[in-house]
Amino acid sequence: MNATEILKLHEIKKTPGRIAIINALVNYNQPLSENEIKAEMQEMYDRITFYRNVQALTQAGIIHKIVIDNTTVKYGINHCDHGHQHQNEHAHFFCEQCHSVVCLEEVKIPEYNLPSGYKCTESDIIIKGKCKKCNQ
Amino acid sequence: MNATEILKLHEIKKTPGRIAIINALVNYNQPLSENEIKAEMQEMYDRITFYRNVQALTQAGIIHKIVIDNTTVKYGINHCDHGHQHQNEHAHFFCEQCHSVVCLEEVKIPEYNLPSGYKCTESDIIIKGKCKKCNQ
DNA sequence: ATACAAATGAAACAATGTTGCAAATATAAA
DNA sequence: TTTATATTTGCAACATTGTTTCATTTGTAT
Repeated sequence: MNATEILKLHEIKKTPGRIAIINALVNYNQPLSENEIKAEMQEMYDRITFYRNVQALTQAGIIHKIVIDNTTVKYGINHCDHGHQHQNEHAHFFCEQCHSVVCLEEVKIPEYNLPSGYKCTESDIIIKGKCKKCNQ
Repeated sequence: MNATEILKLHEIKKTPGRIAIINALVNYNQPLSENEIKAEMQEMYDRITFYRNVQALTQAGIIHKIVIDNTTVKYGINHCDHGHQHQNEHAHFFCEQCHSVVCLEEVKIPEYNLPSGYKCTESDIIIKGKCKKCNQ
């Protein structure tokens, strides 16, 4: 499924900026940072538009934001893309050497045993270490 | 154990700024943001010094940084404070209503089953929802 | 082709965090 | 208690990340 089809499926407007973001994520096949996406977009990149498109794509359920720490954010494409908001909840891996991020689809977010009175609506797992490539 | 004793135990210099940060965290008995600590420190607060003291206290193993998302950071005091770097690994809870953070000492960080080739050095769990007080 | 809502891009702002450097201070030793 | 020295402080300046307002442009359904 290409960018145009993804945008149509999720009923948001097809614009060059959105297509470029989706294409970057699909082509690299892994979550990317703003700067990595910017590099792909070249002169078409505009910071304000980028942030707004990231919001729009996130709301539409096309991408998800991955916060590694307060200064590192990546964006990943959603694979379970039939329908909206279907966050297929998984852990994320961050390589401290090459700074790549991998969606660990097989590492699901568990139900935690919270102290009584606490209600969970969402949870995030960030696993940091050395990725496959960097371990070779 | 008071701030002076904590600083001496961890062998870093006793300064008014460090004492104030430790006292704020101990008195509130929960992780606080920069602004919450700033409010406690009043006119003694200086941004640059604050950031440097946070670094020093973190390195000394006295406090730990809790990144809720890219715009929300809290600092919590370490309870297992005999010795350095003894990060007692636990999950953190963030209340989306009152924005308080709770160290869930009883929710331990598990060993994850990573794909072969991946090595983990550290992992973070942030659980978001509604805390005990806000659920009443 | 056109109408209208939505998206864009510029300027300006806000929050968070860092670095270099001179002055001030904490602490150990005399 | 005084002194010596390494550490810490606070200022100025900067870097990065993200948001808001508003006029202009563009996407898309009719």
